[in-house]
Amino acid sequence: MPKPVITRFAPSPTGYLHIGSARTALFSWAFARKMQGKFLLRIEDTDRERSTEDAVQAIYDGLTWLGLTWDGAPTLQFSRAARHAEIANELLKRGQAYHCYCSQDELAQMREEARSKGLPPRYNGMWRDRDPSEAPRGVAPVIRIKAPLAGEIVVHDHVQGEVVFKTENLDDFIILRSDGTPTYMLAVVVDDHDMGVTHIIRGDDHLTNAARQIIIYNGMEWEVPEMAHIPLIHGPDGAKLSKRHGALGVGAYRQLGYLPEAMINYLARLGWSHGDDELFSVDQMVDWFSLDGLNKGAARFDFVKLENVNGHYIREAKPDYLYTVMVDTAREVGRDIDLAGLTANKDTVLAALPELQPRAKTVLELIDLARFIYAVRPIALDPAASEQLTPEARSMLGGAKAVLEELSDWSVPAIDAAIRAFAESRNMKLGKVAQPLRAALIGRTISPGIFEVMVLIGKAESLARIGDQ
RNA sequence: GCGCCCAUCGUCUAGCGGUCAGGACACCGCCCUCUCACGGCGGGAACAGGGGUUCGAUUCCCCUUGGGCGCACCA
Repeated sequence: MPKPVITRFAPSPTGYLHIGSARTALFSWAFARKMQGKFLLRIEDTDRERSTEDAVQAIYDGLTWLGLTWDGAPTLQFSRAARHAEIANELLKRGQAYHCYCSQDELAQMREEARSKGLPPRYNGMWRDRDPSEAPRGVAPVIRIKAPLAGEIVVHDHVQGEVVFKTENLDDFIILRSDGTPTYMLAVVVDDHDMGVTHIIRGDDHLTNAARQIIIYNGMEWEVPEMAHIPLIHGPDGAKLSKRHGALGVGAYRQLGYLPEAMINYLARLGWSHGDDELFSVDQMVDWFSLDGLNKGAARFDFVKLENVNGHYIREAKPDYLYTVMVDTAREVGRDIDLAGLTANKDTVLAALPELQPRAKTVLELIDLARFIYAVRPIALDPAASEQLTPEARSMLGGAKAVLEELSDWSVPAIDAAIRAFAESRNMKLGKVAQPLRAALIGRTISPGIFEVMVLIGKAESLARIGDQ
């Protein structure tokens, strides 16, 4: 019986939940679910300066929104500092680590020296074999790991294959600071070990760290977990994904009107594949998931494709589900969205949704498309949009007004017929009429099949108000 | 600078020695149609370069080039 799989996601709460991190979490989560194992969450808050409560909350919120639920209570790394120090001392006892009394100046000098010789800026091991009695008085030492001087460290990676590091390129890095707090390198290893993590799935920016961490595992004679270092996401220009590109927090995508199921699908497809399958549910992905499907090369983030995928899920969605998302989004985004109008006209919006869905790529667009339903009448004609109207369209608006004023029967079919007759009298296609009518209604020039929608929702009277402008 | 990783259409990718190099997004036509979408059909578009290995390389190896990551008492 193979031991159950345990994966983890270990973000540091120093900002929002980065979209690249979310993807890493997704893969870790999917693997655990596929293997019917556990997916643990560890908040790496040992950097007290930069860690914030808000950032921790953003991580919880982001993962929850995406549906990446973790098992058990999250581990807060900082709370385990004593345990980390304990292991550092154990390493000391085992002769796998040692005290180093170098000052910052000495270290800077060391790096400078190495640089001038064209060597990598590494610690030279000056305290590695010195007798503790030589220690300067009053200097609080750090603890450094005793990295092997010869041989190589091999990282057996499920994505990158066998990655070999010569130990001469690895120096005696610090595992416990002079104030007794652990460094990242130590904390990660101790926590992963204590949490029983069997598979470490993380960004490949940690690949070289993996070699260093293996030194610690070896020092403690702990079993090294399986590893999979996945490539990072790049921006459209191939450079590292930055804020300028789309490195927004997960929450920002929600506010932009993307559906979580679309995000999951798109993110999954970025660096992982299952043949030619493009659109699939989360459950389907979990069922198909395997580390073999992970790519080695970095992928570029493409908003256009994300929009396409999102559009697909909007079209597929049930109206009542979409409506709640619209309200939630409107509430969160605030600003110029008429939340009151949206909620007061729930039934009407719900009825119009099937007509609107195929025309929207995001929930925000959906909200905008539904605006004419609850916009306050008479609607003021947007001067800018009015400017854009062709003289022909202006004249037609006037004509439409005349037609509607003569109307005595205000039933939907009657209005529809009147408009059709009007279009015919001008020898124009109905669509050509609909376009400027809608422009007048909501101040825009995009037409979402205004007649169908208006007939559908019975907002016949709104047509009559066109002339009021 | 040193070390490590990566490299198929513009983008995401399939491919795991022999394929007309496939799909998706985007783009361009045509169709559907009262507009805009949706949908359908069709089109252009790629193996970074150079050496090997092999009967045969997109596929395996090496070099070059180009990207990325790491080299802190940050994580």
